[in-house]
Amino acid sequence: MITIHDVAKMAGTSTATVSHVINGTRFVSDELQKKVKEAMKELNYKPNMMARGLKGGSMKTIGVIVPDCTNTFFSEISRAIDRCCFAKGYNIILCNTDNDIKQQSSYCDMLISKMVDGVIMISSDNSDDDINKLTEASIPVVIADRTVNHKGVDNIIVNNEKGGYDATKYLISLGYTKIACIGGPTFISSSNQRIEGYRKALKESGIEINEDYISHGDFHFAGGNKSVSDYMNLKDRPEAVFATNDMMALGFIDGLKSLKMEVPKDVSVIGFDDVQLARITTPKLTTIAQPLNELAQKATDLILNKVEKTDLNISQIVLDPILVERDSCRKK
Amino acid sequence: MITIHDVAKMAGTSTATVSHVINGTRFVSDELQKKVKEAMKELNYKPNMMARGLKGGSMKTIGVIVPDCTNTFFSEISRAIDRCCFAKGYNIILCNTDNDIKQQSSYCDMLISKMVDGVIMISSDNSDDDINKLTEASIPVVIADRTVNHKGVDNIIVNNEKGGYDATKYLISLGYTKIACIGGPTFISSSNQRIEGYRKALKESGIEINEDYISHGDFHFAGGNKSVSDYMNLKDRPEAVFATNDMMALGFIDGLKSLKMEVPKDVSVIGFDDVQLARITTPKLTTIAQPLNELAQKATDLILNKVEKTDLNISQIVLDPILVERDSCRKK
DNA sequence: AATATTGTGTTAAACGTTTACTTTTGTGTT
DNA sequence: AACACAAAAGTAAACGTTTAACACAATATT
Repeated sequence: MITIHDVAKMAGTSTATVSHVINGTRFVSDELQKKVKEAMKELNYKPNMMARGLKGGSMKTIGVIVPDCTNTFFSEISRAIDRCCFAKGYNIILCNTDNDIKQQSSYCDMLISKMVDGVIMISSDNSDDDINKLTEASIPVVIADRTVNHKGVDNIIVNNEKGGYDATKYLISLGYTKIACIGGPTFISSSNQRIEGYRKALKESGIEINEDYISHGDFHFAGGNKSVSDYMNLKDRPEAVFATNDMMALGFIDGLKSLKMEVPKDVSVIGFDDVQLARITTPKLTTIAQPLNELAQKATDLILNKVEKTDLNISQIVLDPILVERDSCRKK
Repeated sequence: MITIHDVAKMAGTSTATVSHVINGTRFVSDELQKKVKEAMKELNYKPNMMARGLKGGSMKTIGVIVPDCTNTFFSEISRAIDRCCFAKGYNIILCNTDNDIKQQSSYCDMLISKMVDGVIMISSDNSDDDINKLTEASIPVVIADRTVNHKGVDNIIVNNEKGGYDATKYLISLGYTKIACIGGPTFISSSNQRIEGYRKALKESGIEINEDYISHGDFHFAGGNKSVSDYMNLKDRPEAVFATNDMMALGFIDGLKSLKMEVPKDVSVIGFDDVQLARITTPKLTTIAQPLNELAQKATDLILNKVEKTDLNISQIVLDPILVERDSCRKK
């Protein structure tokens, strides 16, 4: 292994000077600079990040905690975060928690042990235990996509309530009044907020809220699929459905198909997320798009600002989602 | 930050003893063991992996290089690898190369700098430059999913040629003789091998190979979609299509739909990969399944065996893909 | 002319572990 | 009682960086 000592020796100078050349932390004469750079190239020297990190520097690594990167929504976020990090010389350690608090906590311990520079977290835990653990180890944290009970930490989410509201209003504008809502797991804040928006829109339009119309799935294709039977058994069956995420919307549509029901002819369905899949299936899914790239970009900016101490203020950013009209809804 | 010194002081012993307690590398009396463990708990001590790594130990981190984790196939592999690594106390650094050699090389440099314990690589480079870089830095490498021109390195792939052969034979068994093939980018070995299998099956069944039937897409939905127009313009239009991956198959089916062509009524389509999506779309896609979990599991085993030096032999594993019959093909 | 300042480099200590080497204590053998 | 040997634990050097403290000219200021 080639070390900074080897470079120093070859360039006929000290390790300090080599270090300063590498980091631009002090003036070094042109002549010496050249010698050092030549030696580095000649020896194919690569700084050892561990040593650098140990000495109080940075390993240039960001922890990214998601529930499951197999879910397109999260894979797209991870991808965008990696892109932003790579551009600034950072790598990401990807952690899949399966929405399991135990696993999430365990991953946090590992990230602390590895002294990552910062953590972007889509938390599966409503409590702030993990956040506290990280900040106590003086690792900056950015909470993305989901809210958590914690004040002192950067936070970037999309306005889920507005999204739910817009989705429902859209359905109402199409002429529907009997509108069902398929929520996600009750412990996921974003799902609950979307349902809030749904309620608000109905109330505002003077439509009475039928609690039977509100069900809860698992945020996966399977959950949407399963909820079809509940839906079919409903007394006064709704003609439009707001699913709080795309995967459930698609599962629901698929379940409908096997019962020979057609979307949007028999039921209008709107989703939430605008996952890549939404553009692919038949019918193409009308949905509320989350500004994914913006979310990832801003989350990365926030964390790197903290890491590099360029901006230590705490930001609470909320992004607005956007209605994307495709083929799964039509006028009543 | 709590260090091993703090623990030693609180337990009234030396750092050496604490280290031995942690790693089980030397006998320590029960009494002392207890004191040390209590001190660790009391102080909430977490070993600093950087220091450990610097001293010649391991950071317990594996680099995972994929073209793009947004592609379900790769996200499923990354997920499975993370699961296996986590179970053994390792984390993964995820790297997305976009099939770009430059980026891949750059990621490798970073991984070397960070002295990861090993690298699992789905390489976008047919040359072995990156592999050599890594092995010269004495980082073990496992090549997964795609082959690369390099002997001295672990390799785990699925039998792509057999997969292509099986897909084509299946179509033939359904009564088709005019069978098109949508290949992937020509620089991706797995695609070429699948096409080889296609050729072999035709030849074996005495069906003449029509080169016009073989086209090349980009391995994405869009590419499959685009290839529809070429297909429609074919003189003697095939009644069955083998797409060398699922995303192109789905794109192709979607393109067909907008021309009011039905699958499998008008055309039978078979894919390759068995991406989650394949079970979801209508029609559900008949495809050649890659044994993803097995691939990930074995790849992780291989790399960890090298890292922990339990098995230094070089393995060349080839897994057999499996035909999954669903709804996108039917008898002629 | 004596002193302060600036410009360029070097030396060596630190970061938190692991581990080869050393020390201390206890036990058994002559 | 003297010695050998084993068992248990401690000391300190090393890993590859960064950086505070220092050194030494050369120049500027009094």
